[in-house]
Amino acid sequence: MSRLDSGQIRTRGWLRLPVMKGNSAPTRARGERSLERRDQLAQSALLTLGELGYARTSLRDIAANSEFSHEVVHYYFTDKTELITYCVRYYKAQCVTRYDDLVAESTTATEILARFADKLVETLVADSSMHRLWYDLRTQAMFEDVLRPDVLMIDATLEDMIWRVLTRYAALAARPLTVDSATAYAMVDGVFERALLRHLTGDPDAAEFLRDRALTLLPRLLGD
Amino acid sequence: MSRLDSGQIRTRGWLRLPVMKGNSAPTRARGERSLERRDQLAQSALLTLGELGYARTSLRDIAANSEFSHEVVHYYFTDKTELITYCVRYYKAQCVTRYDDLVAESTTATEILARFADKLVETLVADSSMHRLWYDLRTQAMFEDVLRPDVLMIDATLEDMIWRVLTRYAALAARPLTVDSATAYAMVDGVFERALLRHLTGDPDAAEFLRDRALTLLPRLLGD
DNA sequence: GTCAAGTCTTGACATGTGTCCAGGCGGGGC
DNA sequence: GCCCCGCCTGGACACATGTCAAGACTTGAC
Repeated sequence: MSRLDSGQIRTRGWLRLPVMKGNSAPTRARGERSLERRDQLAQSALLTLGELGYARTSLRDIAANSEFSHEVVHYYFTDKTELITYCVRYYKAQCVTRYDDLVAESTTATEILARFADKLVETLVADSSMHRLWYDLRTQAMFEDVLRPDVLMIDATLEDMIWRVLTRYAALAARPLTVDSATAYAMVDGVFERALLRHLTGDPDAAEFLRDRALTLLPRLLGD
Repeated sequence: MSRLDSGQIRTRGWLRLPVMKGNSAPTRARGERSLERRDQLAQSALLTLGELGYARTSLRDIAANSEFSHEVVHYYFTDKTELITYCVRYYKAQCVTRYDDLVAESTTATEILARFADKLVETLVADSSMHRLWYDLRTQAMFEDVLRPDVLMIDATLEDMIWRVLTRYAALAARPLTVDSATAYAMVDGVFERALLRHLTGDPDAAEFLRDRALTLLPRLLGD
């Protein structure tokens, strides 16, 4: 919308043409300079996507929030969908290890439970734009076939991520888990999604709501 | 710049103007013919929205799937957003009583549980387009303020709908509920959303997955 | 029949979007 | 020196979309 471009620095990066040959690699990574640029573009694209949402974000919006012109995006990505899927994968790499530290470091059941709840609340507030983008993409995958493979893969990865927390929690509590991985993830994710919606509407209690629900939900997943 | 700089009263004589008077009704329903047309347009608009998704659906798409030209939509709705919100409300009225019959008719805990699971599976398959549209709208409400009031209202109504099922189930089982309404809805909804995604990707096990999860989840929400 | 209000259609305009094209800058090999 | 080539820019085209304008058809009251 507005042209709030900060400093229009000129930098470089183009990498398109050599598609006719080879082909198994959609865009040939010429130098590692190019890969770096792709990540750089993906980074700022994710910020824009998190603000505007998947459908309302144009390539010009993405370029405007970066330091490049709108055609650089076409230099590094053959297509808009290729950019999106690249961004999605880039996003996954960032968020998927979010709870690994607390899984590795916690030594009691109550500790891992508390730290998990804390981390949930922290990321709810700090990364709310990224989270709503994820829910946006996952929902769009219900309509667009191209998004499905990546979304399903990420969803499975997130399920594993939650499952690692839960199995560690159960082990520390010396009690068995009574739900399977898919159901547990669906429940935790449902609670998180609802808390996110409330948080984004300005509800100041959303964070504490999420913490309370996490603290009461997890013990309920354990057996006798 | 454009020609609608200032002032420029719109001199349309139709459903539009009467804002100066009364006001609480945004568009004056001239005859009941008008209301009927609005519902008719909302009906076909919902079908199109369910196919294409909220963002990819244009007014021309909606009109093309109806028997009218694309400008009729502007005759009956001042705005695209007014059409959308009207459709959302129209949608709510259709789906919100989905489980009322089985709540009223079931006489045992196992019966209401089984019938609820059956109904979940049935609507998952039969109304999958409407469900993904709902999730789409709810996610878009995280980005667009205009959608929030309606989405939050519908979400609360759906929460009540689930809560009626659960309280009746608990009463028939003569056991107490151990979760609050918001958490129960978030969990059930999370499971349903995940099953919907799987169903839409062509997973033939999605329906049975949903049934199993419902049958094991609900008893878990009851106390001793 | 006449007329006016309601209803609907055809056509157009301004804007935004994805994509393509022609060219400019700068460095490295000859 | 020079030329080639990877990087990047600005402008342009083709199309879609929301909105607007003006006219045509319908209907009912007089």
